Amino acid sequence: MSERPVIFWFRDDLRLADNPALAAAHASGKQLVIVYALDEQSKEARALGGASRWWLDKSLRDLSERIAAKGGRLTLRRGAAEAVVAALVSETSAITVYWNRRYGAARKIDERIEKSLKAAGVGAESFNGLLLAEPFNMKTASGGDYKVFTPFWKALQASLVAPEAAPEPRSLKSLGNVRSDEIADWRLHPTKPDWSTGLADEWTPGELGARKRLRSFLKDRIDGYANGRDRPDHDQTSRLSPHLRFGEISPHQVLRAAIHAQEAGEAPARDVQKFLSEVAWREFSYHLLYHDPEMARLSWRREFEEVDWRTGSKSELRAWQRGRTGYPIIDAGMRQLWRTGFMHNRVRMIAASFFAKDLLVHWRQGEQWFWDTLVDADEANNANGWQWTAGTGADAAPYFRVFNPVLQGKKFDPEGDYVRAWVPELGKLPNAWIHAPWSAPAPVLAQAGVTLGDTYPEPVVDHGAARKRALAAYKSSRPTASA
DNA sequence: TGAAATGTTGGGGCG
DNA sequence: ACGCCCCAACATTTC
Repeated sequence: MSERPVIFWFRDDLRLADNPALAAAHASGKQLVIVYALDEQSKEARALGGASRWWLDKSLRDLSERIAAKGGRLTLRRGAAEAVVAALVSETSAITVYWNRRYGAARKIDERIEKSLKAAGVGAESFNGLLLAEPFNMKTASGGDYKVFTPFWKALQASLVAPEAAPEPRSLKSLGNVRSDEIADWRLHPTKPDWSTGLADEWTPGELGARKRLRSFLKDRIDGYANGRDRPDHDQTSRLSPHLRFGEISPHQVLRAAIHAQEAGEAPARDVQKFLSEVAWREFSYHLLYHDPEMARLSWRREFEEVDWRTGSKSELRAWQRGRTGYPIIDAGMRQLWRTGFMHNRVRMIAASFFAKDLLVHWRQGEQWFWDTLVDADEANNANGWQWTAGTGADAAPYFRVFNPVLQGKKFDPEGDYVRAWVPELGKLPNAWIHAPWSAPAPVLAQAGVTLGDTYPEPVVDHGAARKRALAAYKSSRPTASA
């Protein structure tokens, strides 16, 4: 009779390297039950969007192969996490369950599981595998929670220790005869239609794809990042976000590699520091989410729930979703999203501002669309990004800051390359009008083969008028404004 | 990690 | 030469 095994439970940490909970489970010397649970039942678990399901499918298949190559086996189970873990403990007589901690609404699930495990005399060991600094360890001098990014970032930098990477197990010995679902049965990959070809062209989900992306970023694209990151017509962002989202790479791995590149003189300090501050925005988002688990649904500053948000007409919402607003920079971004599961960060801000301000529809509906379509949809980052732009979040843009899609386009896509890449019907329009086709003289439009309202839409709203409408609506929601 | 409205300044045209 | 006006350029304020 073999001794009792331990369970390692994969969640948003789909990697073998620098995985503290996995390393600890492995170090126990016991046989492993390595499980991923697809939880579509727990009330705290938000259903994955389509793009995320596609990514998860690829990442799990890759992970499963990597585990098999080390002699182990990945067990797949579907159901409420609490029930899955309880069943596995019962089936295998496991003595301990290991996992890396979560910080959003799902941590309630983990608390329940930990409690019931301990009540049953089973060990529950949790670790930090997702963040540079866990929210409960970050307090201001006066003992409060950070609400402003810059002091948060300073405190984070002061406290940063890049611990040695948790060792990747050389081999994995799994307990035999543990039933597993077939991943194909989970139907994570889209069918009828399969819209994922644009995603497959763009991405390599999995731990090795993540490391490759990090390496190539630090080698080829970080030089000039501090300014270049704002240019959607350049490809200078790291594109690590989906890999971080699924934990295929850890923020510590990113931190160590970036610092190493800086110290080796391979990357300018200014660019490295700017990049790390973006990683820190992810940390800040988790910090905020931890202290407000409803952040994905309710304005962090609750008074903005009182804004007289419009419902938005079906055609208006559809125009935004599918990139037919008549504002080229927004349409380019929304089409990039639809096709590749990604949108350049600068354009996310412009498109989100247009949704929450110009269309004046509650930001949560825009957040939901991004949730469904982004491969990097992350409960903390997505909510915080939307709330930042909508002006409802912590340390957010002030409500009266309204992006002008024409000016933003001219400033950050001056040659119109980004627009032409995603809105080919405007391809022949000269630079002077590429961001505002409606202002082009009729002969110019004719020459470019553009017929407004036919080959390319008229603007769904007039930005000047929409801006005024938004300012009035936001202003009237502020408690101080009515006095 | 804005933009628009409003205010100020100063050069140049012109009577 | 002088004052007046115009208006671009820049600065400040407001949303």
